[in-house]
Amino acid sequence: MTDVLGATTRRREATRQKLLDAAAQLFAEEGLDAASVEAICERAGFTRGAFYSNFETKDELFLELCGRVARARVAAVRGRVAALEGDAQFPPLTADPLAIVRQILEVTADDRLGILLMSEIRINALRNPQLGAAYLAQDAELSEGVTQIVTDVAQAAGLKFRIPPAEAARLMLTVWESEATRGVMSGAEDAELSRRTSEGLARVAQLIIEPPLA
Amino acid sequence: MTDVLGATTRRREATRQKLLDAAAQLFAEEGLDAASVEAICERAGFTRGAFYSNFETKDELFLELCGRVARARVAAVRGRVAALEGDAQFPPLTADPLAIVRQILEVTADDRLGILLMSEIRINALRNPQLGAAYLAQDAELSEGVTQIVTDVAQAAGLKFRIPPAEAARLMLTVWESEATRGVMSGAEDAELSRRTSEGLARVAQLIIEPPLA
DNA sequence: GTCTATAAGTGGATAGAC
DNA sequence: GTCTATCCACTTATAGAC
Repeated sequence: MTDVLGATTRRREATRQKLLDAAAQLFAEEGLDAASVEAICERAGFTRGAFYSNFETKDELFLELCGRVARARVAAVRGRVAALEGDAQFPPLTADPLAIVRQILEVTADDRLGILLMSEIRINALRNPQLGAAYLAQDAELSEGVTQIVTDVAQAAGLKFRIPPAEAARLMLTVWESEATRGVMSGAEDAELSRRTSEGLARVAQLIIEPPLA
Repeated sequence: MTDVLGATTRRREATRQKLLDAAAQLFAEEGLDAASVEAICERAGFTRGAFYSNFETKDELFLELCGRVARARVAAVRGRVAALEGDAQFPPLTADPLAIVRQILEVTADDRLGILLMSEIRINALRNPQLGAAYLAQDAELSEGVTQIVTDVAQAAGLKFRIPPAEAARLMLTVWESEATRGVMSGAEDAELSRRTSEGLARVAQLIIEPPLA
C-alpha cells in the first residue's frame, strides 16, 4: 500500500486505455482472430505481462472495447440532441435541412479504421449472442437519438415527412453505413468517404421529405 | 494415365465441391481465421492430404468460394430477369408490385448461414483489395439486375418512381441486407427473417412509388 | 505493474506411403 | 487421390523475477 490516493490506479487506467487503443487499431486492420496479443502489446508499448495484468483474456478486452465504442457513439448523439434542444435557435436550415443528421453520423466512425472496427464488431455480434444483444441495444439507442433529432429538425423547419420519424432515422443510419462500407472497399480516402456518405444521405432526405406545394 | 475419360477428374471435382461446401458452413459459423483446415476436412469427410491436393492454401479456397457465391447470386438474378422479359404476362401485380423484387433478393442468401457467409466475405473484402474489387464488381452486377427488374415491373404496372430506378434498386438491396443482418442478430428463425426483410422492402417500395392521383 | 521465460497447445503446410 | 506422420511457426496463457 504505497499508494493511498489512487495514483497507481490512474497509471493502470492509462495502460488499459493504451492497450485498448492499440487493440482497436489491430482489430480493425486484421480482425479479432488475426490480431495477436503479442502484436497488441507491441503497438501499445508493453509486453504480454502487462496485458494479462489488465485483462483476463483477449475476448474480455474485446468486450470492453465494444462497450466503450458503443457508449461513445451513443454519447455523441445524445450530446447533439441536448445541444439542439438547448438552443432555441438552430443552425442554418437552408436547402439542406438534414445536414445536421449527417454531422451526427460522422461524429463517430467517419474514417477507414472506424468503419473497419465497426464491421469487425458487427460480425462478431452476429456470432456471439451476448455481443449481439449489446449491439442491438446500442443500435436502438442510436436510432432513437437520431429519431429525436430528425423530429426536432422537422418541427423547427416546418417539414413534413412521408414516413414516421423512426423509420426515417433507421433509413439514414442504414444508408450511411452502406455508403461508408462501399466507400472503404473502393479505396476511397477519408475525404471522399465523407463526400459519398453525405451524398447518399442527401438523396434519402430528398426522398423522405414531403415536397412543399410549390 | 489409367483414366482416359476424365472419371478421376469428376471425382476430383466432387471432392472440391464437398470441401467448398464444408468450408462455406464453417466460414459462416466461425469465420475465415477460426475455421481450421482440419475442421473443414473433417466436416467434408477427408483428411488434410486431400485438401492440399485440391487447393494450394486456405486463402485460395476462400477466393474460389467467393467467386462461386458471387456467380451464383448474379446468375440467380439474371435468370429472373430473363424469365421476366420472356413472359409477356407478369405474375399478378396487385397491391404489392415489388413482391417480385423480394423474391429475387431471397433467392440467394435468405437464411442465417447465408447471411453470415456474406458478412464474412464482406469484411474480408474490406481488408483485401483484390477481394474488394471482386465484391464491388458483383455488387454492381447485382444492382444492375435488380434495376432491370424494377424498371420492367414499373413499366408493366404503370408505376412512377420518385427516384431513378438504379437508386431504387440500390436502396432495396441496402435495406434488405440491413434487415437481414439485424434479424440474424436478434436470433430470428429463418421464417421470421424472411418476414422482416419482406416488411422492410415493402416500406421502401411504398416510399419510392409515386402515389397515384387518387 | 511490468518484465522475461516458458509451458502447452494449435495452426498451416509438406513428404512419402498406400 | 487420399491417407498418415511430422515439421515448424506461432499462439494464448501462466509463473515468477524484478
